[in-house]
Amino acid sequence: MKWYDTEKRVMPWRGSRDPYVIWLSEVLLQQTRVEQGTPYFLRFLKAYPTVDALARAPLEDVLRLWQGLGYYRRAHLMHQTAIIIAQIGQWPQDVEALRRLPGIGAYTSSAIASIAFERPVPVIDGNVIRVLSRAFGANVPYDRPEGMRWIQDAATHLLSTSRPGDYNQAMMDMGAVLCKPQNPVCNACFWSDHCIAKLEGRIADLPAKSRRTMVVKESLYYFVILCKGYVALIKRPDEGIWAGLYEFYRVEGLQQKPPQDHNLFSRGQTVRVIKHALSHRALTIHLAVTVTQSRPKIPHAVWVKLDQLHEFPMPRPLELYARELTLEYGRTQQSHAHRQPRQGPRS
DNA sequence: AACCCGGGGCG
DNA sequence: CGCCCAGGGTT
Repeated sequence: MKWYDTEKRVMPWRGSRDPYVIWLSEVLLQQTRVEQGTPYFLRFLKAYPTVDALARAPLEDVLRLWQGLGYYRRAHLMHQTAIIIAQIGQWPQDVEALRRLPGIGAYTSSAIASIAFERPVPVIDGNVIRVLSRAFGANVPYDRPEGMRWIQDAATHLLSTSRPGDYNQAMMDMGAVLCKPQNPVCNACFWSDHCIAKLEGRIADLPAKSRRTMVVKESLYYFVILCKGYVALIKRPDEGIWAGLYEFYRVEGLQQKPPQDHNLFSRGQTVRVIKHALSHRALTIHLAVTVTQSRPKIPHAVWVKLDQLHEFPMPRPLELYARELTLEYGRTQQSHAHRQPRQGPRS
C-alpha cells in the first residue's frame, strides 16, 4: 500500500466513496480494459449523475450510451439495479446484499463493499489471481476448486482490514502495472526479492491454469450390414484415430445430424447409440443394423462370418458391440433375417 | 460444469 | 490468426 500510495493509477472514479460511482466503474470494467471503459464512464456520469437519474432513464437511452462496449446484458442489469436502488432509497452495504442485485456478482459486490463502504472483503479478479499466484508460487490451477480456494484463502489472510478498499485497489494496480500478464516489470517491483515465481523462474507458468482439454464432440454413423450370417467390415486407414482397425460400414454424418437414409439401406433397423470418451474427443456412435438378402456392393468391404468377428481388431466400443451382435444374430441368423426392428429403448 | 455474451489487446 | 480477459447469468 506504500507503493500504491505513490504509484497508483489515476482514474476518474478513484477517490470517490459514492457507491453509485464505484458501481458504475466496476460494471463498466467487467471484462473491459480501463482505457476502453473510461470514456464510457465519463459519458455515463455526465448523462446520469445519480442512481436515480439512471433509474429514470429509458433503457433505450442507456443502451445507446453503452453502444460499442459489448456484453450488453450489463446495461440491462445495471438499469434494473438502478431502479431497485432508487426504489429502496439507498445502497445496501453488505457484500451478501449487494451480491443479490442484478449484474453484481462475487467480484463487483466485494469491490463496492470494500471501496465504498470499507467492508473487509477481498476482491478477486484476474490481477489478484496473477499477483498472488506468482508472489507465493501457487501450485494449483486457479480454474479448479482447489486452486480457487487457495486464492481465496491467500486473499483473505492478506487483506488489510484497516484500508480494505485501498488494499484491493492496490492489489489490482500491482497486477496491472507491475505484475503484468506478460513482461512483468520485476525490476520495479517491491516484492521481486520475495517473489516465488521470480526466484524459481516460473513467471511464465503462473498463474497456473488447468490444461484446456478441448474435448471435441463428434458423431460417427455406422450401418451394421448383415447378410446370411456375414457382416461387412472395412479397414480403417493406417493413420489417424483407430489406425488400421476394422469398423462397420460408416457413413459421413452431416455435422451432428444423422445421415440421410441410404437408398441401399432404406429399411434402417435397430439403432444403438454408444457414448465413447477419449482424451480429446467425445464420440457418439450411432449404429443401425440392416439385414439384407444379397450382398450390397461396398467398396473395400470384407465380409466376415459373425462368429469370426472377434478375430478382427476393432475399436473398443465397436468390439463391445460386436460381441452382443454375435450373441444375438450369430447362431440363428436365418430366423432373424426378416424379423421386425426391435421396439423401445435398448441402451 | 458448460455455455453465452463482445469487445479489444497481444504475440 | 489464435488466444486471452474471474465477470455475470443461465442451463
